[in-house]
Amino acid sequence: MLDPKVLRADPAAVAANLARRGFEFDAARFSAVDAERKSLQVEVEALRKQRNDSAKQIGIAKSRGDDAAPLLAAVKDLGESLDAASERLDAVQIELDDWLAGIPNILAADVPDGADEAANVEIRRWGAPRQFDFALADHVDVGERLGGLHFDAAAKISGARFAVLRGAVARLQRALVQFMLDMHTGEHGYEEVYVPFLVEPHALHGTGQLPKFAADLFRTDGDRELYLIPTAEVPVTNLVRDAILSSEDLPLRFVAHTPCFRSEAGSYGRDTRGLIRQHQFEKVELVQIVAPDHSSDALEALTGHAEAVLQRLELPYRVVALASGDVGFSAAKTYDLEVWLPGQAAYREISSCSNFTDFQARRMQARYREGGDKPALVHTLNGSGLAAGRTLVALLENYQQADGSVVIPDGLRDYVGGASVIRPPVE
RNA sequence: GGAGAGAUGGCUGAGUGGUCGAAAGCGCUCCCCUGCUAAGGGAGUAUACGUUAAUAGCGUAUCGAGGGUUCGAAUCCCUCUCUCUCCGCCA
Repeated sequence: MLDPKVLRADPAAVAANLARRGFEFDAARFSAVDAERKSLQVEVEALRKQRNDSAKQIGIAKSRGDDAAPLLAAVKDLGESLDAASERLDAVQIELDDWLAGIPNILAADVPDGADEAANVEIRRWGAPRQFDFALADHVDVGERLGGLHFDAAAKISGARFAVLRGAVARLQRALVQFMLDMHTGEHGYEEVYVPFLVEPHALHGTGQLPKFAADLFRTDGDRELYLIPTAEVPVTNLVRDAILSSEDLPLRFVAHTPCFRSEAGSYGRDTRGLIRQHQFEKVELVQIVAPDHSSDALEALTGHAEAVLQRLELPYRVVALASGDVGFSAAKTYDLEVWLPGQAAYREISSCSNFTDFQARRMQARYREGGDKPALVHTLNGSGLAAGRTLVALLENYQQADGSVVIPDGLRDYVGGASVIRPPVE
């Protein structure tokens, strides 16, 4: 949610910024609706004051034993006009709120212009793609040869876009999760949290998935309106909902491992092979709650924390700054980490790190207080550190050997019982 | 799943229809006093929105949430949520 004060102060500037996303903000309509809201609010408050004053007079009269009848007669019709006015105010307020809830965040000044991901700007690369002297396989073939990846089994149980992992491959994914959690808690100063995987709509509204993106979510079918989390961002960021933190508590750094559930509506036909795009996947998520003037630096740091995982795993990757048309609804700025996948001969997204400035904080009413100052909104950030399923894909592809085995990178061996390689079962 | 109790400001806790945004205590801030990390005295101490140059005044709203009754609701009625206790069940 954008700051209504900013919208009022300079609607044209907001419109210009949002136009970079390809979002059309009707500044004139905003000014008109907001002006209507204002005049109705003034009217309602004046009527309420009149009513309050009268009620007070009646109370005083009655306590003195005076006749209150004339006073009562005087306010006879007040209720009706007040009801009518508040009804109109409520309607306008709801119209305004619904509209504001669907407006994306203001982009940071340094977000590159461009309509879509083709305009994303590469910031840096790390590592060099390995040269293979044999016919390389993609992660599906590598995983199936290892006996660790079963899409047919998953289809029998749950249909398309699910996977069953077995044996050493299942363990490898678990090892990746532990490894990432240990890095972030031990080296990067994050506190591990365990959170619900089912959340109520207000939590999704707080982080921006609702009301606009309901189609991307799985909703449970029960008396309670609950959704499967599409990312740990939702429950973890909402930890500070309705809170007034002390500035001494900031920054808060949380890391959580959760499964993520995405309906992938609208992505039929994309990445249908393999683990890249699933309805369910494991992810380690980094979340930071910071003071506003630190969020820009915090995004760089958080991105670095995610990069550190790829570096420790010795996986080549690049960092791209998302173009204005590709930045998500709630974010002001986003870096994607793209890992090299030999099977696709391409860099593919494995982490997305964003600064949401005060956009989510305003929706959640997450604030902090500096000394005796008035409470101010915090800034929120998050990033994958990393998506475990896609990291598994990257390992299988980058570390495959001619004989079908997969080498475990040094940094990960302690997490798989010291194993240095996963081999296919003997026929 | 069954039965009961409760939800008030940073905390404890009064308040069952009328100057209640809310007593008192604690905590916190400032000032005074005090020859020494004590005691005492005084003042202040919620949030949002509107108005405004103003984080000064003034107005409106908020006593778990939503609705209702009333000229007037923290107080009465209805619905919901959450917390606690006991029983049952379960990991």
